[in-house]
Amino acid sequence: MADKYDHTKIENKWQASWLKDKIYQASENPSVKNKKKYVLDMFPYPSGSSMHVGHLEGYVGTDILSRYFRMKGFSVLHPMGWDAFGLPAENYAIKTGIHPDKSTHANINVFKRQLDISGMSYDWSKEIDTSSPEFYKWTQWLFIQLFNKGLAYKKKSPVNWCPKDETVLANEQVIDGLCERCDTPVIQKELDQWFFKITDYADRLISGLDNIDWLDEVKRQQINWIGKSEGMEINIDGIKIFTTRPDTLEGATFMALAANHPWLDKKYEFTTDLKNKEGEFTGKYVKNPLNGRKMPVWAVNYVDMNYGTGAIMGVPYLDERDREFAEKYHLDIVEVEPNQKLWKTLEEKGLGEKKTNYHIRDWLISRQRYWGCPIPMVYCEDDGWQPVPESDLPILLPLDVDFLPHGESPIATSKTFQKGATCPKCGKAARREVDTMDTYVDSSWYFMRFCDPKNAKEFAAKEKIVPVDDYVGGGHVVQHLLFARFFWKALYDQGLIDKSVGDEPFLKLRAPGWILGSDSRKMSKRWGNVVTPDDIIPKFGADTLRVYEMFMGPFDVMKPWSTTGVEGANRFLGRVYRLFQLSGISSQQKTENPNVISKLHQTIKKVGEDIENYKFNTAISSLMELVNTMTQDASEISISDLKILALLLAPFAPHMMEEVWHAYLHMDSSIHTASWPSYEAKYTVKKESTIIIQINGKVRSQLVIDSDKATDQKLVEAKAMKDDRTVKYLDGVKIKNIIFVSGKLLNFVTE
RNA sequence: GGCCGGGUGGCGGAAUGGUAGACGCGCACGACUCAAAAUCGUGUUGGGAUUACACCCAGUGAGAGUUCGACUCUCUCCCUGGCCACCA
Repeated sequence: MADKYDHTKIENKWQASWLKDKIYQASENPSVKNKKKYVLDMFPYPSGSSMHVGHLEGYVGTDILSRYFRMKGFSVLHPMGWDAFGLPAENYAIKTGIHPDKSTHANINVFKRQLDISGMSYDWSKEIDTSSPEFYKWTQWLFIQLFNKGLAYKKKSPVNWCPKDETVLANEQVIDGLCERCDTPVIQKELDQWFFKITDYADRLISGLDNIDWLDEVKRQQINWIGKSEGMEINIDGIKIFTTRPDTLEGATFMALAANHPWLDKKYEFTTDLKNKEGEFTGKYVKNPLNGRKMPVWAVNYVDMNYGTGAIMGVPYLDERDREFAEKYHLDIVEVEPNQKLWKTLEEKGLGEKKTNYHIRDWLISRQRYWGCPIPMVYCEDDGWQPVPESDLPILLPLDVDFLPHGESPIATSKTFQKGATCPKCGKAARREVDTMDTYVDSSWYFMRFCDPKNAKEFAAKEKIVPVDDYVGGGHVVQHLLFARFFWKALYDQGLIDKSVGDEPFLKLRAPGWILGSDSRKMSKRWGNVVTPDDIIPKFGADTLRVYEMFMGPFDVMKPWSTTGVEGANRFLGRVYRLFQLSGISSQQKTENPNVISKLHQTIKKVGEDIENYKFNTAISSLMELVNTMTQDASEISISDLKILALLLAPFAPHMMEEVWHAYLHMDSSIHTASWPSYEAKYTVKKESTIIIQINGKVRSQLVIDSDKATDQKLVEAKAMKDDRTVKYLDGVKIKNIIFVSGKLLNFVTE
């Protein structure tokens, strides 16, 4: 009786061996430069709750892709790192007193261990950690580059303020007027804040999407977020409005102004419940420039001061929102038809001018928080805000701080942070910025650092920075993608990125679908349906987990976890292992069975194509078919064909294939450094073809003919006419037409 | 309200104009076993028909259309998921 496969022992053995032999380190050899692949996962935030199997799905996908590309001879850059700054670690520190640096690194160790036991082929020599001074030195340096080009600026601005977290929130972090994290109602507060001028890039962030391989859905989200709309600014009796429909001006019967519009004499207070339109008549009227109609001016809750001019014309006949408002307050509704000529007329009369508005705002990056990258600026009474000299970088995050929120950055409580701060221009004492940067800044350039992670002189050498070929991560990360694309474009424009690599950072983007609990609910502690790699690997092994996750269904769709499904994947690998054990005993020189040979070549073709297209589920099912075919005649299978099977399975089940590669196929070097097998087209076609015979589109019979004859219509027709089952249907009817699909199908159309 | 998906056996899914249900799960029966587990084999869309096989009909949310032929393309409708949202 052959040995049973001891997954724990074998997986540990090979993981140690791979690490020792450094087989996953990307080649630095410049001769392979034109054959490189950069395969990247969105790096994780190392949260306190460990990874679950859902997080792993994308990582397994990119790991398979990386292993496949390596075997195809590419120099593969496949690194991993940590988006280590962030609010949860700081909140945890407030609660427990444990320093964020300590808890974050404990979490990183958990994540890293989980990735390692899953058999990931990361090149850990390139690991990065955004909270390390070696990394954030360059985050600060990049901030200064943006500042020097006028792309970073400070301004007083009303910001969303969460009274509980005592911090500023980005627009995106406010959900229905509540703080994204703690559901506290958000209030407005005036603060001096740093912004990045992403609006300068709004148009290019749209047009750049044309040239990259992303799902349309994700592109659409980017476009919606930027929210470009072309319209007209019209001066109505002293009030400037923005509209995309100047052609409906004749139907305007009232004016609607944001509650805090400067034209208003007083501030109006309305409910923030936007489902309920609210307004108040100001007592004043303006004249419709087109027809002289007297239009009452209302202050309303459904117009936003931050968009357009903060004022609109109310056209209740044609706009649903205006209609709703007009009906509530009994305002006039007049029937009009849109008049496209008005675009021109208004412009000619000097009443309006064409204008493009964007929904996207400049990116507010200041955070009154501790656990983030310090902003490398000092304020001088005489010279204003100045960047610190490059030689002073990094500005270290001080350790002597009080974490408890006091309405300003905890860094302000440090006794050491301000020491020796001087103005680089005049040398006088200056005050350091105590805010930190939004963590999205870190993740906007980390993928560049991976190209040259140890560089102590530059953020990354220009000649080493390349765009990501395959980027995989959550599809709902609109902002991260926008911010990262903005960074890349800005640095590209400054000549910090080589022109030849283009101005888009992520050439291909794919998002894994959620893995739901076995109850079809989102995995969460609340439902008790969370499955982690630590639940599965000790029992079934990493290879089983990997094969199952990839086999569950299409990569990009939601799918529920199934314990029996895991067992099925485990059974499949058991059959594979026994096949190698069995065949290892009776070694054939050459596989003779033509069915096996053609199946083998078809599978080589299909698995390669499927991997490149992220169709891992069908790649595995075709491998299952191959294994089933081979198992039927296991004693006839040659060693060289078994090697091919091992190579095809190696990206999916790297440990078991490494084991059989050595133990049963007697190879010396790692299977993961071997070459991907090639197929011969002549073997992928079967010797015999099955021709479907249809009568009026209904399948009535089938013929098995030598493939080289199956393309001959006359011959196929003649054979079909003699076929008993066909004859039965053609007896006594007139054939009107015959459709022939070469090598596949013959359809008799009768009257 | 806007944008984007999805609807196929008991279940996850396969098939992007040419034999619907590959592959896997589950289930049933059989082999091995004292027995069980593991493993192997057979069957498994529904209905009809047959001692049995061959066979026949229906069938991919509903309805229409295009086509020799539609899960696949077009239109209408129903259901369902996601993202954004008073964007003027």
